[in-house]
Amino acid sequence: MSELNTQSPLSLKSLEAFRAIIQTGSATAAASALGVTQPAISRLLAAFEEHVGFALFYREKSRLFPTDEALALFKEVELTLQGAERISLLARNIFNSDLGWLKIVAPNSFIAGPLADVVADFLRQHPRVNISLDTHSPASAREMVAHRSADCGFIQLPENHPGLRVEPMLKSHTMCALSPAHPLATRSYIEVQDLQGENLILLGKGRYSRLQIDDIFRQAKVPMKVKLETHTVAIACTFAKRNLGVAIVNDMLARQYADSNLLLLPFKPTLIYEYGFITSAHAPMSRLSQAFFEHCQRAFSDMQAGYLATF
Amino acid sequence: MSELNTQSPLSLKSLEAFRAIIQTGSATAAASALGVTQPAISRLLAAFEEHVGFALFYREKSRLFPTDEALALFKEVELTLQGAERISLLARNIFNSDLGWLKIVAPNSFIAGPLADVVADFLRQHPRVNISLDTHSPASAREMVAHRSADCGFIQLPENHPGLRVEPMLKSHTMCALSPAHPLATRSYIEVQDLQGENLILLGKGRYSRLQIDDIFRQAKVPMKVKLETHTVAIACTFAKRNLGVAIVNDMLARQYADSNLLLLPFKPTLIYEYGFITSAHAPMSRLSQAFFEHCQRAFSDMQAGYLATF
DNA sequence: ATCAACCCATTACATTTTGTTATCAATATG
DNA sequence: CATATTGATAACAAAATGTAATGGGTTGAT
Repeated sequence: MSELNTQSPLSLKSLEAFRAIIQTGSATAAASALGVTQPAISRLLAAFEEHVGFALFYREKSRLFPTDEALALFKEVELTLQGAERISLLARNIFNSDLGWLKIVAPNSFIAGPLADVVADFLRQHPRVNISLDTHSPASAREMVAHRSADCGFIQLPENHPGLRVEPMLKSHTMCALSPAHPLATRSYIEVQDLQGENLILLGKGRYSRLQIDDIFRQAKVPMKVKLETHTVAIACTFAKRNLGVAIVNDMLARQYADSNLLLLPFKPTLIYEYGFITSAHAPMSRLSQAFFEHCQRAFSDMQAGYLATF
Repeated sequence: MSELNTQSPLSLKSLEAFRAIIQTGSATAAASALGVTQPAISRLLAAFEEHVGFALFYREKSRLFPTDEALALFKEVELTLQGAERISLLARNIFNSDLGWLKIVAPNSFIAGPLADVVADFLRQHPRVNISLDTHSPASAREMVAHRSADCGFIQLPENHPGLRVEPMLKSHTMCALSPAHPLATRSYIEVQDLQGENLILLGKGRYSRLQIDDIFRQAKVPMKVKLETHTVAIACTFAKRNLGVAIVNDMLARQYADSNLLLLPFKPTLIYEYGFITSAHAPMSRLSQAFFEHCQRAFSDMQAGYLATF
């Protein structure tokens, strides 16, 4: 009698042949179902029978009839083949970046502002992707992305952390936000000198963009009268709206607050805010991060084009 | 970038290599774990990467680091490989006949009598085998086994149904069962002539064995005085025990009822009951039926040896 | 800096698996 | 009886899978 032979290796093709024979009822039909010739099926079946160590079909009247043992194995074989098919399916989903988890860190006002629609679009295009979107201090955002606690993030440039890969993503002008009731509201733009003696609403104390503003005033020899200092664009705009002073803000972030009670006028000299897309330099971007990155590039370059056209 | 390629086939070896690399952390270690050389692993990995269409590891400092995608696939790959291992395991169990369902049909008195211990032993030796054990009329038992509604059965010989494979299994003498209070109870055996005028308890009207008994009386020109006719040995013995008459029974089946109130004495002339093991002639025996058949052969030949020694 | 010890990729080649076509024997069909 | 169908097998082509040998890169100890 045949011997139990754990040596002869199992192959997916044998399993596929076996399944096809059971399902179609004959080796010939199985062959055409799998798109191969009948002798190939015969041999794959023989190989599988050798692996399991006993006959799976009895040959009678030159037909194949499954034995009880074959039927007992069939269920298990089907499960395994379905597993293999799931691998391919999952791979395809991963390839299409339409499956997975994406952890993004970005400044709060960035999330509330320009990123909101971009992320919403991305989620609509990739329905089975989940996103976690959090705000952290720039310092911890940097670290999280660098050692991959987060997949990617947005951060104000310049950025030169050695563990980060930085892609410039978005530029925005600096604007003055003020109430229509403010004396300067009639201007078409506002220069530093105009702000002499005016109440100022500033944010981001200690950040690079704030230092640049301080510098501009210093160079223009205009003393700053900082009435209110805060950390979010929303709050700065809220007070500007109440005519408490002139807020100097990032255009992109402030746009959503502009309405009949809040004007945004260009600030001169030109001062550019720039945001970058960051990922860990220690590993290549995951396919999903890559897809999100490309989506952002498209979305922001469209946004940018519309934005610059208004100038 | 790489393209999604559904063509390149998936192989278990690639999956094994992939799993081993993830588990061991390096291609070299995976190679020794799988007992192949490192280049083989490198190529199997490359093949799997080609199948899924994207990189599964990033190569840095001449090491392999799994990407997020690889980790996402890993779970699914493991499940599939475990499925494949379950196939081999199940095959081994089937090979050892220690897994499965066995449907047996046999006469009621046969189940209660000689078969009981044999089946119990078989179940003890194959703990994961399940047995269904039923009684049917000889006619329907034949049919059930022939077209495989039952896997195997026991039937009184001779048997020549064309759809059955018959293996003689067990022989038994014919005995007279009678009360110790019966006048014939002092004999060491009983001849047909002794039974002239005696009340008889007979069974199996119309069956082959009954025809033989009728024939013996006819040839000996002894008229039969059938007091009671029934269909089970148990009932025949019950009445013999109450001294209602002499029962003519199959020794093997009646033994269990013999006690201080029931004697079993050989009947002369010698009349042999024979039982056979039947399976369908349309299909080979399943491995489990085969195992059970061989078990029965051993068990009954042992039983037979002990039995004949008492004569 | 140099050297040995690794790691992985690649090449060149052997072996095994998997495919093909061309048969054949057995069986069903008209 | 001729014919078609089924599965097994042989002979051979192609592909997958294995090997040894080698090279480039990193690491760590000297």
